[in-house]
Amino acid sequence: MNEVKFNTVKDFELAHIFECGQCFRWKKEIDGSYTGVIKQGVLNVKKENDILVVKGVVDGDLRNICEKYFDLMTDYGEIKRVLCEKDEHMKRASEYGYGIRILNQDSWEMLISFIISAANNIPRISKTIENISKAYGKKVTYEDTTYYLFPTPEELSVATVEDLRTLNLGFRDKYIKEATRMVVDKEVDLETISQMSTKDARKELMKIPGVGGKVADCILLFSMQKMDSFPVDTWIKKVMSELYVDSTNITKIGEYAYAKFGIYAGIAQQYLFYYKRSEGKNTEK
DNA sequence: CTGCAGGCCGGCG
DNA sequence: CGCCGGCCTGCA
Repeated sequence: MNEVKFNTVKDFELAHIFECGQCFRWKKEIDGSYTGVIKQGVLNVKKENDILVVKGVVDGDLRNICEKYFDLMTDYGEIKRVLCEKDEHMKRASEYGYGIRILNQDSWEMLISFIISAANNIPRISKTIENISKAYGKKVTYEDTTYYLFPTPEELSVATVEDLRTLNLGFRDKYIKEATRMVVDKEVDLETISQMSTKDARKELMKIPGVGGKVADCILLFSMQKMDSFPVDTWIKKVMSELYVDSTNITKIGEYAYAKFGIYAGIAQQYLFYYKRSEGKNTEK
């Protein structure tokens, strides 16, 4: 086990980072810290004032892994300033979701996770990702608890469509199977795609079954550092048609967002998503 | 018991 | 092309 500290970490709020919809494998502990499984292992993070404390078992250098994963080298204060100047809505949303950061997650895991997200709900998405990891991923022990890494493409490729169906993937099983095959057979190379322009990368990703515009945008934003991609899901559709565009056409909304928020459209999306979702949670209960 | 959840796909007009 | 029903499954 390892531990590292990052001093004077600004614009970093655990709850907002893990609950703004970008990740599925982080859980809050009773002491207020969060534990999650990432590509290289298991992490536990907590904030003590402005010090970020990370413990974990990982394959690689913990400090380097954290810097990249939590996007610690990016100045979110500056991004927020730019977005705040756009208008009052963005000002409010970014103040509400202060401390949100876009995690640099693994593109393969994001591909499968967001294929699963289609017409699904968050508890079930998390559960099926957990099922897949348990069935095909490597075991990691941290603090006497067993965790399972998300399987590699090769590890997952041994699963048949029938196997996948038993993991509660529903109709998405065949998409997962084919997507996995394409990656293993190198018909798609996620690393190469990540080097392309946002537009070209999006087009390439959409060649994978189960990947439409929204899923592609999530992969681009959450694992390929394409901060200008703007995933339009049902929540964003609601906010955008309420606040900005007189249309529910997904393509139009996306185009409008990029025109308005530019290279940080993706961050704007996270603020709006988190803002709108919490509003829903407050009024429903 | 319908309806629907962080969409995508395929068929039809 | 744009539109719309169907799709696994579980929960309100």
